[in-house]
Amino acid sequence: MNLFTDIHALVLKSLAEMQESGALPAGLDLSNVAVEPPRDAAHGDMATNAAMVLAKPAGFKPRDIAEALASRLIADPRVESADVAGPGFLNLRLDASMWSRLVTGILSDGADYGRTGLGQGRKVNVEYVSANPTGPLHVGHTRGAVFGDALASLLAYAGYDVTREYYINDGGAQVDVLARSVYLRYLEAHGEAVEFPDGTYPGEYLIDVGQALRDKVGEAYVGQGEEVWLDEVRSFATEAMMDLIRADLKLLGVEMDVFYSEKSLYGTGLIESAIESLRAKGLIYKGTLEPPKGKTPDDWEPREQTLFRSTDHGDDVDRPIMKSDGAWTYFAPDIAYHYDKVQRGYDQLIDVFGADHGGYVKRMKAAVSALSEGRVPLDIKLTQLVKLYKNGEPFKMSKRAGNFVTLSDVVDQVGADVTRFVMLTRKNDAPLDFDFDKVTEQSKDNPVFYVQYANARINSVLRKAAEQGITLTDTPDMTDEAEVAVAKKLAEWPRLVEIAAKGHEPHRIAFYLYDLASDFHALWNRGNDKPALRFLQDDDPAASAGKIALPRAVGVVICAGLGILGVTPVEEMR
RNA sequence: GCACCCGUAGCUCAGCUGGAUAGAGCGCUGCCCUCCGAAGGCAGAGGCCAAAGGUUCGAAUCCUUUCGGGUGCGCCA
Repeated sequence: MNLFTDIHALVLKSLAEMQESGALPAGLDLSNVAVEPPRDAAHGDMATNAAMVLAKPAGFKPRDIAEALASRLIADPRVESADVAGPGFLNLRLDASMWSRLVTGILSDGADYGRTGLGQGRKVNVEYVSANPTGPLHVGHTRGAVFGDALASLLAYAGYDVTREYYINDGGAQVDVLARSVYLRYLEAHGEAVEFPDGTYPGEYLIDVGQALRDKVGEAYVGQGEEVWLDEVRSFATEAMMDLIRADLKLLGVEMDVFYSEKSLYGTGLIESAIESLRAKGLIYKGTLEPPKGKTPDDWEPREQTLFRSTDHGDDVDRPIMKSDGAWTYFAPDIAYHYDKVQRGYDQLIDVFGADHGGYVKRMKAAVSALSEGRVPLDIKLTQLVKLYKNGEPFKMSKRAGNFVTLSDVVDQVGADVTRFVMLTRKNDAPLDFDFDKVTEQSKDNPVFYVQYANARINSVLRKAAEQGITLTDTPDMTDEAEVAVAKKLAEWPRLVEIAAKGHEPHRIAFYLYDLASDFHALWNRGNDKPALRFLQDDDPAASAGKIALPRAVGVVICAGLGILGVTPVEEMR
C-alpha cells in the first residue's frame, strides 16, 4: 500500500499514453517526474511537477501539458480533481474514499506498511562504532552506535541486505599501551604500589582486568620484562576490552553481525595483496610529500615514503602507506580492510566515523574507488560532538573511566530508548545538546515523550475497547478533516522511508514520528470539543470500531518507525 | 595555508536530493481550561534563509567569491 507510488504510476501511464497519441513527443525522459505532497494542504492532496519538467524537452508550454494530463488523470476513479496552478503544477485531489482505503491497507499490511523495494536486496555493509579496544564506550561512540544502528535498520526496512560491522583496531600501538596499563593493574593486584605515567590508561575499569590476569597467571609476569608478557597481556587485555564494549553495546540494544579484527589482516598477505592491487593500477610510488602550508610541524624534514596516489581519485594530497622504517602506516590495514569488504561482494559501503576523522574521508573514498574501480560507492557519515548538560549546565562526569562520560553512564541515567531517540533527533552532521533533565521530562517539549505518549494513548483506547468487547473492523469511519489530516500523514510514511534511506538520514524518521504524533494528539484534543470524534463512542460498539481503525493504523506506523530507531514503544505512561 | 562540516524566528533546530505565501518546539502576547479524554488547548506577533554575484520558468537548496563558527591536516590509530 503506497498512495504516492500508485498515483506516480498513474501519472507515468497517462504520460505514456499521451506520447502514444502524439500529444507529447516520444522519447522523453520521465525520471524527474515526481508526485509529492504539496507544501500547503489547501492546494490538494498531491502535486506533480510533470508539466514543468517536460515543458522544455517537449517544446510545449507547461500549462498545455498540465491541462492535457489533467483531463486524463480525472478519468481515473481515484482522482477527484486535477487543477493546474502556479507555473504549471498539477494539483490533485483524491477521491474521499482513498483515505479510508489507505487505512484499511495499512491495517492489513501491518508492520510491512512502508517497506519498499528500494534496496532490491542489494548488499550494504554499515561499519560503525569501531572504537579502539582500550576502554568502555563514551558518549561520542554512543551517538555513532545509535546512528549507525538506526541507519542499518532503515536500510534493511527499505529492502537492502544489511551487514552491521565493527572494525576492531587491535593492531596498533594503542593496544600496546593498553597492555602496559593492564600490566600495571596486574602488579597492583599483587599488592605493589603503582603509578600511571603519561601515555598509559589510568582508568579504573582496568582494575578488574589486572585482577583477572593475576588469577589467570599468578605471579608469572611479576618482575619480568615486556618481552616476556607483552603479547599475552595484549591479547588478554584486548579480549577483556571487547567484552566490555560488547556489554556496552548490549545496553543500547546494538547487535553487530561481524566483528572484524585489524590484527587478523597481518601476516595473512591481505595487506600486501590489497597494496598490490593498487600497485597494479600504477597508484603506488615512492616519493616525498610537501609540508602542509601554514602549519609546518617543528621537526619537519623531508622523507621519502611509499605513497598511494589518492589524488587520482579525488584526494588533495597523496597519502603514505608505509613508514620510513618499512612498517605499514595505519592507512594500509584500513585499505586492506576495505579491500576485503569489496571482495566480500558488497554493492555499497557505509562508514560511520566521529567528526574527528573528517580528514580521513577523502583518502578512504579514494582507496575504495581505486580498489573497486569505481563500482562500489563508499559513503562516510561523520557524527558530530555531543554536549552534555544537567540543569542547563555543561556536564562532565568521570565515574569509572578517567575523564569522560561513558555510554553506560548515559544509559543508566535515562535508559536506552531515550538515549537512542534523542540522539536521532538531530542530523548526524550537526552538534547535539543532550540535557539529562530535558530528555526525561514528561511534556510536549520532549519529542521522545510526545511520540511515546501518542502510542500509549492508542493502546489505552485499545485496552478499553477490549474491555467493552468491541469487535474491531479494518473499515474506518472518517468524516472530520482532523481525521483525514492524520490519514494523509500516514500516506507519507512509505515515501519518507525512501527519502530517508536514499539520503542515509535516519533522523528524518524521528522528525516524522514527532509530526505524526502531533497530528494524532490534535485529533485527540478535538474530541474534547466534538465528542463525535472520540474513538470510543458510548454504548455504540459499531461506531467505536469504525473510529478506532485510524488510531490503530497510527499505532502501526509509530511502532514501525520506533522499530527502525531501535526504540521500544511503550503501551502505558507511568 | 589547505580540506571538510556548519551559518534559517530572541533561543534550539526541521525544511522531502531545485518548486507555490520558508516551518516546529521553547520563549513572548492574548483567549480558553471550576464538571466532560487538560502530564493542557486555540490563536497571534516574530524572517533580507550570513553577504554578494551566477545558473533557469523557479534557489534556503546547485556553482563562485567574501565574512563568521567548528573539525582535521607527513613515520597517532
